[in-house]
Amino acid sequence: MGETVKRNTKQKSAVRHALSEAIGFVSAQQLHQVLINHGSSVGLATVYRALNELVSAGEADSLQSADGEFLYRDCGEGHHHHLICRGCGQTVEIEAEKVESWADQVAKSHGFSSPSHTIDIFGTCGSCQKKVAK
Amino acid sequence: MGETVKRNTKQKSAVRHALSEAIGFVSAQQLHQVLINHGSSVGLATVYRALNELVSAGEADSLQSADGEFLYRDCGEGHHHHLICRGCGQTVEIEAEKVESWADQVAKSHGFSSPSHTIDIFGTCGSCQKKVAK
DNA sequence: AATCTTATTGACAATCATTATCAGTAAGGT
DNA sequence: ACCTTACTGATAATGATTGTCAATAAGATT
Repeated sequence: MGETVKRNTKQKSAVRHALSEAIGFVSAQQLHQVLINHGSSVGLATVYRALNELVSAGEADSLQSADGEFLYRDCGEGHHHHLICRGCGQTVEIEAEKVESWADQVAKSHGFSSPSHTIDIFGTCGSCQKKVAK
Repeated sequence: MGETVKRNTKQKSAVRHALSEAIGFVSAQQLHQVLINHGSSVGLATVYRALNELVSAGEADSLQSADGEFLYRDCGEGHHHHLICRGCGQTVEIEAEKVESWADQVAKSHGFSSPSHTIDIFGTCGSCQKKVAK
């Protein structure tokens, strides 16, 4: 049925590239700013569209920040999770095979199909702990 | 320093009660509707305030739906996680002691303090699988 | 290289959940 | 009964995300 052929555009590559250069998670708005500052003139809506495409293509990760904003991250290889600093946003990639399979197990044992999950750990990193201590 | 004394009001109890009667997760907006329909005249802003208070007091759980909306749930006893149906929203409570300690371990081993986490499993429940199959 | 089809873009409007504002109300201590 | 001030409600403001639609440009075809 509705098989629409995807096209490669300058805008998509620009977003893809900007995302790959970003450190840690970035919001669509931030990414848009970066692109604008670098001379590009991509529209904000386009950045959103490109990011959602990347996510459904498995080329990017997305998660929601504590205040409900969607954040994106480049993600070439397999599925993984993150340890995120509440202070500075620094992120550490985490392997969680056991937890992965645990999640799938739980879903199946309750008769739920096509399981997916949200597993993120938040904390305060070393340098931010020092800052807080004035 | 700024120790503000909390007061018990009709509105807060109303929200607390409505939340305790709700099945599964509810949004602040839904809860507000329920209260209105039952004759109460609580303001929407007050529902938000009450819910956030309940969460920080540990009396309620909160999580974000896939589209970024905040959902709340009554939660008297300890910390736990949820298996949520993408179709009908039905939720199953999950014990996850091992995963809990795993998360804390990971955080500590990376020098992160006061760890918290987000662990939710999404899937399609039995009855919703039938519906999809037309 | 010229042409055609239609996916994609960009500018802006529209949504919609959540938060801020602020004058009026009511806990709860005295 | 009286004060202090936390709390409320109505509404405006915010801000991220999505919808709209005419104009543009991939990329296949000639």
